Amino acid sequence: MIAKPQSETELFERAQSLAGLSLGELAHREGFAIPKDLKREKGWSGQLLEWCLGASAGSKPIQDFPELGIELKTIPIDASGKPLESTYVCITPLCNVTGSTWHNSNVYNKLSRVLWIPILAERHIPLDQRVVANPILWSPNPQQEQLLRSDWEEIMEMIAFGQIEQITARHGQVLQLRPKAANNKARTSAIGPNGQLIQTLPRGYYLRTKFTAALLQDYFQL
DNA sequence: GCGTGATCATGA
DNA sequence: TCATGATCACGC
Repeated sequence: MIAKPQSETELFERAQSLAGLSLGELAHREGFAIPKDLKREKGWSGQLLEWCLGASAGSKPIQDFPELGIELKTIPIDASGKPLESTYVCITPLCNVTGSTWHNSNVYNKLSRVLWIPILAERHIPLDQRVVANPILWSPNPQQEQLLRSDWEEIMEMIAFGQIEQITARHGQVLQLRPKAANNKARTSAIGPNGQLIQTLPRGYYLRTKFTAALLQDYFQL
């Protein structure tokens, strides 16, 4: 068991010490079995880095380092530093949303401070040869927060007004809502068009690739 | 089923 | 080519 970092600085320095190492090296060092690919273990890289950095939250709906107020996100990038995938943030409540505000939302909480760990992860690179890049400690700037907030408020308003079935991944400039479930037969309670409860596919918030690409670029350094 | 970690895979 | 909708594994 790796000890929890006691400060933001300690966490960041620990993350910096991993830069340049391959996932194979890290997995071997920490005793993680290396799958042949991620088809059946999509969260493997994220869980390996959580372990290496001493994250503690498990599957609770809070930040990975609650004492530090920091969320950890690994993000797959290509050789030019561009993200290869959108970034999952958290699930969304679909009923009992009265009283929800941006500032008490889980999206706000998780994105208020994020330690990004980019991983050079082009699909042609074997999993064990993918390399950890320099970490980035980020908080949204005012423009980014406004974009996130307006997308979140638009989506939450639709949910509150019983419009969940009208929301697609095309809504939102930077934050989108997409299915988040074991499969498309999964069901959870939501507000229906006439205010009644209906059963629908669970959804989660994701950051668009264009948004994370821009934020990584802001921190790009030689 | 919920919530975590995400990436896969196919249609546009 | 790329984003949307679908999916995989795990703990509880």
